[in-house]
Amino acid sequence: MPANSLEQVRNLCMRRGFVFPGSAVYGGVASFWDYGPLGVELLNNIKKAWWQDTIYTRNDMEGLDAAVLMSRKVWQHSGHEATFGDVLIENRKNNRRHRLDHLLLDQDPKLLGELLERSAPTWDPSDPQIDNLAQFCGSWLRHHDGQDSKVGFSYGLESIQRIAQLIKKGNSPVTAANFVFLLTNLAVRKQLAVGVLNEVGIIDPTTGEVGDWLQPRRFMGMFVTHAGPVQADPGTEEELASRVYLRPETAQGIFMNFAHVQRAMARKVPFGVAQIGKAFRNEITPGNFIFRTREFEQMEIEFFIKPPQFVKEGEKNDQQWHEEWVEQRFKWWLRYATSPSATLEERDATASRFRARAQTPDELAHYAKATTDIEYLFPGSLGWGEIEGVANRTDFDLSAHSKDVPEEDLKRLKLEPNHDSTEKLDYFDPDAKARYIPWVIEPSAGATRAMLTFLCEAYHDEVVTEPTKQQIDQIKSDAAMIRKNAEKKIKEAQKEIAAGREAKHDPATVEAFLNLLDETVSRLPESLTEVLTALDHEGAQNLEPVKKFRPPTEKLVEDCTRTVLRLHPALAPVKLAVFPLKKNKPELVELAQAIKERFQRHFRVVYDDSAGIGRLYRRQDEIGTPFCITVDFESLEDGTVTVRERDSMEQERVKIDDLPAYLLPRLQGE
RNA sequence: GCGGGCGUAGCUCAAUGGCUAGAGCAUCUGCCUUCCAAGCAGACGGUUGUGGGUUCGAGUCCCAUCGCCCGCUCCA
Repeated sequence: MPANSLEQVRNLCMRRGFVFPGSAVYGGVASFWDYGPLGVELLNNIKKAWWQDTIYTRNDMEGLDAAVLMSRKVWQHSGHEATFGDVLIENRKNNRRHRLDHLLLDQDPKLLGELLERSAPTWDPSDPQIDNLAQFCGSWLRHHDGQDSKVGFSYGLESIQRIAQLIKKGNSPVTAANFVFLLTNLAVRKQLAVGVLNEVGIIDPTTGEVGDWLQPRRFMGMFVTHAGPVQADPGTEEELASRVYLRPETAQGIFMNFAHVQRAMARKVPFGVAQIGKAFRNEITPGNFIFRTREFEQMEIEFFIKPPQFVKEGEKNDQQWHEEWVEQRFKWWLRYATSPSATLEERDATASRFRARAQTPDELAHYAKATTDIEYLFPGSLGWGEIEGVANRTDFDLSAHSKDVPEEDLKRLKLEPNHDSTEKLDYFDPDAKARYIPWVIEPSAGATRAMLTFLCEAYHDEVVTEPTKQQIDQIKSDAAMIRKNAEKKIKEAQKEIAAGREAKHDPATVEAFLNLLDETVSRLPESLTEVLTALDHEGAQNLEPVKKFRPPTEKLVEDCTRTVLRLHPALAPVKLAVFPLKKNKPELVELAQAIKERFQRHFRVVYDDSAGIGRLYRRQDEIGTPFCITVDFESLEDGTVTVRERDSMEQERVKIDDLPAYLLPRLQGE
């Protein structure tokens, strides 16, 4: 059985050097994780497997590694700047979030004037944004009234009040959009009090009623930085001129290079470009270990295909390409989630934890016609989580970045003409004898999520030494004692509740715990580890006998079980471990080290002699090392060693000279 | 960001507001012909997440802050 909680995997990762909390020396920083010695091996192996499977073993793919930082225009035209940088406001009545600017534009303009008028007295004059607003108001007034610039530019509530009055009269000197922009900015700087916002009665368009609004906040999905060492004030022209974003997806780097790759490699559509790289998103709610982080790694393919109108009979259209990619990618996940030693039942069980799910129309991103998510059933409360999205992005992106796109296409894609672009990202199809902007299918996987997926699926706590009858009886009698005590507590709690007082225990959860405990205890010995997890049930909290019962059970579980990562050998961070049976015999040590050195150029192999042989095996099991080699006294005589396989724990005597032929196919998962 | 829980050695956990904060495991150093945890001896390891406060005295009580976990949001 794979991991039954993320906590187990998290623990193993931190203990054995897969993942460490970022900036730990300074107390850590949320959502950033460092990949340790084994983590980087695992992650590299995942990326290598993906790269080989998507590029080397196909005839229609090329690789790319584009810069993380790109022109800000990329993100303006891709639509990310608009959709990733919203000021949102939440309605407490129905917990719905709205973009503040959209919400304000929906309101009666008179209400905006009132909002301005009422909130003005609460402003902090030292905030530069207020000064900014005053200046804008001044210049607008000057425009409107033809007043002398001197008056208008000076800071003062008068000009703002006057603007507010004009707006209320329906005689606004500014466009609603300009005004909303300023209000939005004020709101972000907490200069638009929630009280005032609620006083004027902002209407929630979803209900048509006045909402109960929380303080608006900016949710900037993209990380902002600046190309150039000069720092400028946020929002100023100078700042905007040097502003660049850390990419929220690697895909745009591929779109930027579509024509380069096509020309340089003389490719004909259909062909694809693959890229692995870091991406950054200022997630509203990061969490669940490395599942949702603000810095993560993507493995993305943009597969360029003919637009539907050029598809000939017998050729795949966009839907068919989409389906094929979903199928290809789904197979890939199953392949690496399964250990070659898995039984048919185990393979079925693994397959049942993966699914492909078509997104509903309201889930779709702004660029997608259709998206199928590949999801994995993560342990515990995380549940089904997306590990890859296969999207049909049509010609949205290439058109968005192209100049001179025909009007009807812009209309279809809901795009504005691009006057910044210097190129049209189209392609002359010699076969169709036509020039077109290709469509694209995008299988986009999370590399760091893949790591978590494979770890969860590979994690196994196995009972390897059966506990004695005496030990099992002990557990049974302890469990009976727990039940006796807990039932007493339940009765007490029921009395308290009947008397209208607060009870220490919730009878229903305690009862649930007892049932779980009984059920697991009844299936001993194979349910040994489950008995231990049952003790973590919330109904087990504050029960004295549980506290007593826990340590000996923990000890027993530790003694009788091994933790093994049944990783696909291609992914295993360490492929081979070599031990001398006795570390105080120099001949054994020397031979073992020589074997280690023989393989170390080809894959990651470790030498270890710092514990007894049993412990050395368990250490390697825990990190998923597929094979261990032990050098013993016999080895010195006949040149054979013991090869021990991880999953079956079976041992085979192999000649040292035959090791490469023995190991290589097995390490490839054959 | 809001609500709930947690934070003591590398890990798992002890310590009625009261002596120099303990134990097991792990790690390291010796000794040992032990192939699936556990042989023996010794050593290392802590400003109790951080910063304030209450107190004669704080790991323990209060406040703030940071981090993690669980819910609400999402999408690789």
